[in-house]
Amino acid sequence: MFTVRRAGYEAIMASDALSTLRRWQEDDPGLILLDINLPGTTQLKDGFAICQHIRSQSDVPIILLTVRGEENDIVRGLEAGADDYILKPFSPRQLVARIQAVLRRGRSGESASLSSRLSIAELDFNPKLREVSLASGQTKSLTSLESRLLESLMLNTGHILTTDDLISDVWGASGGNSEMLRQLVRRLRTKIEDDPTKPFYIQNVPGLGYAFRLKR
Amino acid sequence: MFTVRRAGYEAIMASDALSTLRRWQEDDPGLILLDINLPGTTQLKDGFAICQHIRSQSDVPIILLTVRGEENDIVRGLEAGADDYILKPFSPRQLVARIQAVLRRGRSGESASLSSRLSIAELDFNPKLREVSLASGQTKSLTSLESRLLESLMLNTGHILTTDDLISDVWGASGGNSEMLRQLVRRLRTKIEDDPTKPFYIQNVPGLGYAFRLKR
DNA sequence: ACCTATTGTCACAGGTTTGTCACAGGCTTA
DNA sequence: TAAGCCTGTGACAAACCTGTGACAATAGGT
Repeated sequence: MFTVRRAGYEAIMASDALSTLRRWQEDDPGLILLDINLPGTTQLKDGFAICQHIRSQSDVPIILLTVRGEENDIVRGLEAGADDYILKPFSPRQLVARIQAVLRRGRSGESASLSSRLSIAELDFNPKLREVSLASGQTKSLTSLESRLLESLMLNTGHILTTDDLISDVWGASGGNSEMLRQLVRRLRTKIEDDPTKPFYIQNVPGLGYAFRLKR
Repeated sequence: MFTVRRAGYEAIMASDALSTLRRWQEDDPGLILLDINLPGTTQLKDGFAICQHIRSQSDVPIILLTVRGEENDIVRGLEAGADDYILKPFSPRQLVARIQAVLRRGRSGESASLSSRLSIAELDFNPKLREVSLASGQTKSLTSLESRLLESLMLNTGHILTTDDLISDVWGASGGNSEMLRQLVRRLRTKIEDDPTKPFYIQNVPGLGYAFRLKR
């Protein structure tokens, strides 16, 4: 709260589900920081439901706050229409940076549709520009296949995608085979992994496929 | 009750069968802790009947509380549609952990259908990830055949599966033989049994087959 | 047409998983 | 007691999966 104000933004705060919705309708904020674990919420009105509800009626940017390690939360949150999320605990600087990023993007007129940006842990991936920013700070540009693969994986962070799933995601129903996928994984790894020899993000699940993993 | 509240959940309580059903319909809770030995229940409305009734109308997660040693209860409970159960007496930490696990699973969007997760006593098996968490806390990953075997066994906890049943469950109609099954059982045991020399979970039934047993 | 980046294909190495064989001990039955 | 069956066990081989390097084919821009 202090952090946000200090960065020059106006901030209002709601502490439970109902008042969140009320203040949203009354004040029409330019951006919403939404804590998944809002107190006083029944199952019917948890953070995701609120997110979805707001999104169904407005394009206001939503940033989710979630506790570290709840990988499923993130996937659900993005599916529910959130624009970005931040893992708690977070540094004030990170929070402000994300807010600015989301606002900048919103202003630039890019549609806030799915896959406009995926920011998972240290990896910041922009499918549209086909660019990833790594933890180290450097930015790599991906080829279109690499980009599609990474998008598939990140959209399903923490879930296993079978080889066939990935093949049809990347190459479509007709083309592609497991050999090509292996090569593609390899090439993507050399770009985004710290040490491609010991891949972290793109994890192989023997006999099944691959999964995108979060840093913890 | 205190434990649950302390963990940050909202809790309501019902002390007999009828009020349980009433409160369930009125409050639509996100999770139900159901004591099998509910007082004031006639035979027609025992814990299982309640469980079954609720399950028939809702996907709300249900955790059963049962007194230690009543193995039949557990099997019946799982058959009646419960998601998990906890043996009394239980530690507060365990209770909270189970609640969170069940909620997390439910939230993750995986259909609560068959084989989404099997949590029997100390063994927590996720067929999708092919992972088991042991009592000791460590997690082992299974091969695909091991996983299929364990799934078959756990889905029929307390019941005997003949050798032929298991073979066709694991290898399908065509392939597989008893020799391969013995090897597979052996390999699975070394992974999940405390002391593979004296197997507990996977019990041999001479002349018939194998059965998955619960801890007492 | 030419150059470069991207994508597809091949062959191989290492590890893991699965199948097979041989043997030992226990239990039942004649 | 001996024979026969069933189960558990160890060792080994075959099959499979994954990662890797090199190279050919293709596409896209100039």
